[in-house]
Amino acid sequence: MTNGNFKKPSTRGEKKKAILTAAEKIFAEYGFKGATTQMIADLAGIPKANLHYYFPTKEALYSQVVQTIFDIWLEAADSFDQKEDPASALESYIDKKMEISRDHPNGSKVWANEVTHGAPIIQDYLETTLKEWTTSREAVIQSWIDEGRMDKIDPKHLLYMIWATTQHYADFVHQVETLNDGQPFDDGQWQAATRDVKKIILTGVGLKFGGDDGNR
Amino acid sequence: MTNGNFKKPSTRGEKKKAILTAAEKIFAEYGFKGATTQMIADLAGIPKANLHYYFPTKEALYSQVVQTIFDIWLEAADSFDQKEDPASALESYIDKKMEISRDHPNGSKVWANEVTHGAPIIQDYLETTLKEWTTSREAVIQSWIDEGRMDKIDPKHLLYMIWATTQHYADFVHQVETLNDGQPFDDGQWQAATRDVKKIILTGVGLKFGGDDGNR
DNA sequence: ATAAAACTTGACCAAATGGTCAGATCAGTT
DNA sequence: AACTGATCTGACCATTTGGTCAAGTTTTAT
Repeated sequence: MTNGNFKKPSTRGEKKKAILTAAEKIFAEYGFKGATTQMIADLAGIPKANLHYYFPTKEALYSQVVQTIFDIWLEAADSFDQKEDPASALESYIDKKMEISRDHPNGSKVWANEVTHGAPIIQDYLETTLKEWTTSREAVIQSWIDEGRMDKIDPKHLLYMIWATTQHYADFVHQVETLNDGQPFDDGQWQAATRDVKKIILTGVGLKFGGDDGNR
Repeated sequence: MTNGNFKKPSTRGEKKKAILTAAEKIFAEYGFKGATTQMIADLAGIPKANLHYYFPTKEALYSQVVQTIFDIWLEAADSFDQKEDPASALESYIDKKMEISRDHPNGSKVWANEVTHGAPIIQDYLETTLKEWTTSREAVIQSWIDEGRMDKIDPKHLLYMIWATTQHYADFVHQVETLNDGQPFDDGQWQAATRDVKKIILTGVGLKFGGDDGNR
């Protein structure tokens, strides 16, 4: 069977994905410089030379990892737009971001690392995609404020607070777990965290907060 | 003049401090592995061999830097305790933490980096000093809640939100500046950020928020 | 079947980097 | 001036590491 023009999903594609997954974890744990291609190859279960067959340089691999994170981030951003009223929009955005912190902590860490080190790889994205998304969403929030639907604050600080707080549970998971007697959050604790974050932020900008979460 | 038993402040002490300042900046920008003792020495204006005369290993130097940050962090924690009522305590704590983000962004970044990489150096502090401080402050907040002085939330999530949000302005300064047309915050913007952060958090937990800031 | 293309890998290399060291220089003491 | 201990530094070394390469092996196309 020639498999026609289709890529055989079980070889090239899957192998690259396996390498990317390993890379995400190692980069998250050790940072760009701290990570070695040898560690990544070991975790992926292949020789280092083979890794370099698929990703010519460490930078190329890292770049791919960061790209993936950014896509997830943008996907979460969508959930902001699907609701009409301020409370629902913020709630579902926070829900989604907390979910990402739980399901993709490594990605979040890589992103944080990249940005704190001056975003050498993704500066373009910051200046274009991220900047545009942020500006337009600030406008939306501002219009809600102008319509008297929520309290007057600078929208950008609201967004930063949402980003910072939700990502804290991924980026600082080690600290959070240490303060939780070394245990990772269980379902109930994640639910409680999400609820409290939403409660404080929604109430904080003068929106009504229903109480329990509607997801999961 | 023999200078008696006093250390000559212009030599050893000051030199070490100069090295530490340089180290803080380099470690913040490049992470532990990414930083080289050569870079630090260059920034401090001394030969690498001289740096190793004062700090035998890179780890020892890094360890000192992290220690310094932690002291600053604890100092901020004090400002929480000097107020009686919830609103004042939280306000002055947030004020202080925003001040630190502005004045010691490098320190904050080093701390963030250390924690996201699993706190290999300061794990002890997390488990002892930080854990104790956090637990006791959670109790204080809980008592305020029990007395009906603020809304019912899990105190730990309030603390995490304060940490995450205030430190965001240091750790993610690059992103914040990029979204601010590449400009660093000016005095007014820092004031506005501080006000909005306090407004959202205080209001968010059911406390009264006066409005303008009382410091600076 | 056979040729071509894609993939795999052990061995290797050049550059970077943490740390050493012997000798030079400086400051304080007598 | 002579001595002593602290400080300074250029040259050097061992290790780590990103990346290469030639020699295979496997898969695909004809």
